[in-house]
Amino acid sequence: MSEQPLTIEPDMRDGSKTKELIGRAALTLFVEKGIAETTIRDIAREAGVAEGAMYRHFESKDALAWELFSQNFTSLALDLERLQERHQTARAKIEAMTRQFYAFFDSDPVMFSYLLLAQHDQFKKITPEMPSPVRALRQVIEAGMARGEIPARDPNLATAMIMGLVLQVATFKIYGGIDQSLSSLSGTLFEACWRVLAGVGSG
Amino acid sequence: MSEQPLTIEPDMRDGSKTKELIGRAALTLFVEKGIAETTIRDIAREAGVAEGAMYRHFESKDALAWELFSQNFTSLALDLERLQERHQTARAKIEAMTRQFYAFFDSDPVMFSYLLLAQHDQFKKITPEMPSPVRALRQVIEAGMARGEIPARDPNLATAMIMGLVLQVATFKIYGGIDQSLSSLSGTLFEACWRVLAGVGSG
Amino acid sequence: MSEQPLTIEPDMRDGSKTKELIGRAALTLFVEKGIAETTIRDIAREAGVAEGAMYRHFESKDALAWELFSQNFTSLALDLERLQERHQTARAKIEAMTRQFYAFFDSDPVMFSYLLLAQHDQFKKITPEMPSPVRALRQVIEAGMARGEIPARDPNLATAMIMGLVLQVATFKIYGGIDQSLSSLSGTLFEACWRVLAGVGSG
Amino acid sequence: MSEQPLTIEPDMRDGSKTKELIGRAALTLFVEKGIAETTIRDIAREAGVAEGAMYRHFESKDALAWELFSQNFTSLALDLERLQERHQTARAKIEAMTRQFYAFFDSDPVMFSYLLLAQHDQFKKITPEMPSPVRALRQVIEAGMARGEIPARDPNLATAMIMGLVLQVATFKIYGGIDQSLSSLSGTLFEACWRVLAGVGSG
DNA sequence: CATGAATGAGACTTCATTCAT
DNA sequence: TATGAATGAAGTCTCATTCAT
Repeated sequence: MSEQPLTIEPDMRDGSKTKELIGRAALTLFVEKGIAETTIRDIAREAGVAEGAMYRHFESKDALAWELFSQNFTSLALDLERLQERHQTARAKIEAMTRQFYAFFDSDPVMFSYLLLAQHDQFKKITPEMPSPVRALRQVIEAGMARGEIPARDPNLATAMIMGLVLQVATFKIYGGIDQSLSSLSGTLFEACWRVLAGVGSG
Repeated sequence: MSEQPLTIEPDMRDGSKTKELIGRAALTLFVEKGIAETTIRDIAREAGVAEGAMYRHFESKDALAWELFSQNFTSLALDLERLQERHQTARAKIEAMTRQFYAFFDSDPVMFSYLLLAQHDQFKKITPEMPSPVRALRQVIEAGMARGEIPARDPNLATAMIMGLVLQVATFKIYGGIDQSLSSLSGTLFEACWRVLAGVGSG
Repeated sequence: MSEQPLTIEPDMRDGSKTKELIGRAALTLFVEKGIAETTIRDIAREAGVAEGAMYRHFESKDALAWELFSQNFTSLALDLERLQERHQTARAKIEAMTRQFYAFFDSDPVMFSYLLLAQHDQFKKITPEMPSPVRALRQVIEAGMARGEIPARDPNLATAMIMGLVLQVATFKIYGGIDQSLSSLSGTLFEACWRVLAGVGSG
Repeated sequence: MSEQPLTIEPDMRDGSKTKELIGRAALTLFVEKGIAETTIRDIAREAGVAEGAMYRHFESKDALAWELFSQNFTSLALDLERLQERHQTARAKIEAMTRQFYAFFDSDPVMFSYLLLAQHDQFKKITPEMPSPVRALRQVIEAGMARGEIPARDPNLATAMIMGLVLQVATFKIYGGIDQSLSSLSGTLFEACWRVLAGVGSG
């Protein structure tokens, strides 16, 4: 927070502010009603701008949805990748990643929901070149198996299970089944993850 | 198809072949492209019927999507409920449910995908009165905690973790990350679930 | 004219009739106001159908404009080509073509106007493979020069001049400067054309 | 540029360089893509100015298109009128006008194309009071008929034919069918014109 | 019951024009 | 004067739904 302008002009001829306004309005509505069910008019009204305003900042509604998704998806992935590099053991890496994941959720639940719920429209646009939280996790798990820290098994299966543990709790949080902040559950979740990874046989 | 008649085909108790055709066509396209992105014309073409034919069997596109969802969601929930009644311990109940869940997936992956991916449009229409797989699982877990078979903790959190383990593996299967049938992984998954449930402290 | 239906149903579930209705309405308005200035709503109102009706018969407004242009442009060219084959001398060919040209005008002045006035949108879409009235005329002129019937000169220039004579009179007719039917002027025009072609030197 | 200052540049008697830039940019794009297909943004980009700049110099896009058309249309008409006054016989007048016409074309083909191709948008705005090249020519022809220099016939028809000869060659030049400069063809064209006018009977 | 042309509301998008800076 | 973000009317097109056949 910096000093606030005394009056907020509705038409400030600025641009970047408007883009942010539109992006946040869209995000909120996309999560609330779904992308297809949200109209440009909805977004404009929510953002408090004219219907055509969006098109100065985004190519199209699809481009808006994709920019919202890809930028945050990528940035979360990069955060996780950078984070795990700062730790030695798989255990420490995964613990840190879990904590970071939930910190991200708590800091912007709406954005997290969007990443979580965005389905067809966005997931199929992900290219293999893009950084991905899933890949980050799998690499940590694979390295842990290589080092003997984690019993060897199908790394995809292990990754799926860990992702499931962590994400579904977030999903429950979104749908109202959980009251505490996810950050406060981070330790519990990590323990569960580690128990799944550590005690294994076949897979 | 296994020995158990999982309700996987669009319901056709009225004996209409056309209704079945339309339901299956819609299901396929909904999963492939999303509900909003699938048009009545798409469905008609896929089903090999005229554009107006759907309205003889379903009230509307929304009703079609909802019938597809609710009937199978409910029927899966009832299957799981009935199944757990046939077992005594929480451990046996959960093991059976996991097996059933994955058998359902293997017998009709498209329908399972639909239930899994249907988001805004369908999930918010679920009423508390409707049978639900999640509730079935939570009741089993709660009972297990009451009996001292499972260490006590927040049942919602425990339910979320178990659901996550099971569902995310199915999701990976859908998106191509896993080759084996889920039924063949059922044992492994159950072990992981039980490890998560059994070894606990706080929560 | 055949027997007329006693009542004209506005919604006759027929199709080809509607397509014709829309095409003629569009043609009229395109000539009257220009393509860009004519809206889909204008066309629908003029044709007496709903706004969306056009899209069952034409891909888009552009496709409608192009179909109207190309089909008639091509068919005029083919008429002229077939016609000239039935005559021996360049003189007879050109006389017949002029007469045919003006007969076409008189039989459907609106369509002729459309072909004449359609500019940017349509002319640049003409491919070299398409039959063309201009090319038909040029070939006749070139053959006439080859046979020594017409003094040799730049065939493009000669073609341009003949086209100009014939077309500009049609243009004047459209804009109201000429009262008689063009068919009745066909002989006069042919004489002028022949005078231009015959008495020459350099070019 | 020849010795005669044909008014070919967008008028800038107010001395504004920006106005000239905008006018020329608009002219180029109007000819290239058509008026309706050219946006203010296109013009601004081509002229290297801001989107709103046009409105300092022209009332609207329509006013810009009209100013471009009417000023040059009028000025061409006045040039032709003044020119014919300097000659005695119809023959000499028409020869001079033809030469002038093509000199105008060669000095600014883009502007000429604009005058030639501008259709609906501009032609219907021409008022009878405005000087017009067509009227100038018709008056010369009518006078020539009155003096017995040209055989009597429908002056409109004669005017149409002469206009056609001259204009269609210019059109071919624009569309790439003719290589030489039009000025170099002026003599040939005049001969053709005169042959059409002189050798006549009915009409 | 089936067909598929027609309907028409409403979505996305464009773009001429305005106006605070 | 110049700038260019913002406006909002209007245009093209889509598509769920209806209904004559």
